[in-house]
Amino acid sequence: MPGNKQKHATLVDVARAANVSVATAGRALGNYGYVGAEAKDKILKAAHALNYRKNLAAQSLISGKAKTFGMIVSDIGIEFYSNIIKSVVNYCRGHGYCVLIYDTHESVRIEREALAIFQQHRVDGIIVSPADFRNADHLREFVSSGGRVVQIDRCVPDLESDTVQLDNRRAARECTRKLIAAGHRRIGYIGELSEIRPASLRKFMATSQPVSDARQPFAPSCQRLFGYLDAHREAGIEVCPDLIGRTGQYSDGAACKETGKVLAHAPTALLTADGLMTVGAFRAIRAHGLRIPEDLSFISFDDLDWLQFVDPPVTAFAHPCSRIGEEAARILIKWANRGEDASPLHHEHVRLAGSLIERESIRML
Amino acid sequence: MPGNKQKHATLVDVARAANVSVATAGRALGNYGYVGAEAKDKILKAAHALNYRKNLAAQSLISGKAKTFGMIVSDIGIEFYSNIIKSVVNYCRGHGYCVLIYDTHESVRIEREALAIFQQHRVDGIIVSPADFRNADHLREFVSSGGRVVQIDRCVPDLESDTVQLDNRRAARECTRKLIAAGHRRIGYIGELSEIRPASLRKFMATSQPVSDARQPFAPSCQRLFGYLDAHREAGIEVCPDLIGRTGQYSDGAACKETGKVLAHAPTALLTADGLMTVGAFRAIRAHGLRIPEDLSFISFDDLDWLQFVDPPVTAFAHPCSRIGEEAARILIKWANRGEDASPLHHEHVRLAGSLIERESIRML
DNA sequence: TTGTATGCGTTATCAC
DNA sequence: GTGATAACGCATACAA
Repeated sequence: MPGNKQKHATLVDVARAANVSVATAGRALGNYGYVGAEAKDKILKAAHALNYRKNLAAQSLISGKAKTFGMIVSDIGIEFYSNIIKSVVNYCRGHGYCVLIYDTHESVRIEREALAIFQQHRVDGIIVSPADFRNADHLREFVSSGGRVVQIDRCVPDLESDTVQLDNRRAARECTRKLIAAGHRRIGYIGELSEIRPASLRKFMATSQPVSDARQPFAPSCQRLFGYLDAHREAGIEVCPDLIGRTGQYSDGAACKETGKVLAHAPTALLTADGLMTVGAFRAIRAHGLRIPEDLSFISFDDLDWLQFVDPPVTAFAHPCSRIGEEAARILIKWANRGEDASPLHHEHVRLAGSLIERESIRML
Repeated sequence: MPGNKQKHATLVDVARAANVSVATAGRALGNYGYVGAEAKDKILKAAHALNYRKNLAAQSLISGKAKTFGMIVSDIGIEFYSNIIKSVVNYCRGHGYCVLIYDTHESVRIEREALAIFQQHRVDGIIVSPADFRNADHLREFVSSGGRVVQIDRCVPDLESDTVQLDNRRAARECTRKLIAAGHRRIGYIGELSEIRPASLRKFMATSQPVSDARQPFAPSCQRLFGYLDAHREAGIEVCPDLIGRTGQYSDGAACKETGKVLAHAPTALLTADGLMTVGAFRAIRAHGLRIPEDLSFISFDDLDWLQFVDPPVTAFAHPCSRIGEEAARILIKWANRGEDASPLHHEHVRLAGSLIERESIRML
């Protein structure tokens, strides 16, 4: 009778079968230390016959390395994140690493729990797109206890971590320029912008400086608003505050409602801050019976799959999702494989360029 | 100087700080055995102060349980899979389990590698959508070494595992009935169908029995073809073999090409076998300048996000993605938490119903 | 109720 | 080159 729990051959079993000591078997199978040729051969054969698999838990206990990274995003089902996850997973696989994944639905509580689990697993680093900028003590604690964090897309500004993200300001500027070049002067913008209180929006617009290469201490939707403002400023166009839609929360429903308000102020073009905003805005445009591009030109910030299928296909700014994932994974792997030479722990801040995919949703005025 | 590697407090540290033995500290923090109230209090305080996190590797070494499942899909970026992953991850989190994820891009070699890694991690079970029906010895080996496998969507028929999938035959029958009820007699079908050699398609069509509740030993695209044939048979309509498009490989490019061929035989309606086929078919329809539903009615098997955004919105059959993920996770967790009473290892075969989302892509003839 | 001792499967440190 | 043996951090049987 085979017993209830799985049996796995151990080094001891292999060593016995090959007539050597555990130490020798370990050296042969772990590729360290000296092993004689014929001994190694015997051991490999025995291991294969017994279907031996090294127990990573035991290895982790000794080495302190789990050969595993943790990853936290707000919604695995969102195209943007699932694409990044895919590239992270594949890059890590190629380098012998696993990835544990959690989905927070924007809940800081769940993010905290996920982090605790990761610490129990002794992961070698984490990739995270934080749920809340103002509530990241758990991330700080993780860092201060020696963990390495790579933030993607969203970045808590005062966290000692690496960051990988699109150059949001430049990208939004490029989109806005495109619309301005087509003759548009009343360009709407729909974004979460929860950091900016509605009352201070005008002040905020005035505050935005033409150039700022410093690390941007803002959410992506705000950074992109900067780019939107930049393009207007350089073209000498004054921005009408009514055209800036602030949803306040990150949902397509809110985006739909806010877009409705903006449409009441007669924009000739619309730029969204990301894919979720695009979904909401699209619903509002439909509901208002507006045609693209005859009645309204449109650029989606985030190239959702379906934008190429609607009629006419919609111009969009494509995130470099694969690059984001690969860069994040690369940083962690480099760190995890560092030697004993204590290099001074330098954090990377990768800014990537995306690309504007021109389709047919912009009308020349 | 803080040293190069992360330091984590251990039970020994906590015990010392709380002035108790390791055993007592372990009992308090592991919630097992007897612990005095004030001792427990001291220990909890000390653990908190030291930011103690139990080392799951050590626990796994003893218990043989990793509190982790493995999951293998062919493409994380596909909406269908990312939705399932999301529900698996969330369900598992609620029950104290982690999920390791791999993406095979349909490569059996990678699937094999992933499985080996999972064995090294001593995962408590795996969820897999196999890359190849005819090449699953690695899965069999996993099972015979005591591992538990839940197959989703695609199922290797002779593998001792649980299965969770849509009732494909019934679902496709429902879609086809809908088209027939609308008056359509020439309904095209686009699927991978790689199991069926083109030469034997006619024979295959004749072979299909009206009723077969047995576990279907075929790929989803074939099972769905059965449903398509069922609906025709019960309506007394003869199927024209030219209307059945077999892509032979799983790619949207192949689907586009094959759809082109089918369109040449003047179907009035089209049913796809899944989301990837839908994408390819849609491109072909565009390329042929056909309008939906005026020139061609359309049902997508798989309710992709964008189908509600195109004009007109497309009728689609929605997979119960969340349910699939939850059922799969439920089965594994139930098994992982089983007691010592060796229940006789019964495999579940869950068949779920999806739902036809009616939109505006079907024209009444 | 608490403490002591032993083992899980590896790797590392020594002698041989 | 190879083989004992002691860790790693936790859980468990058993003694106190």
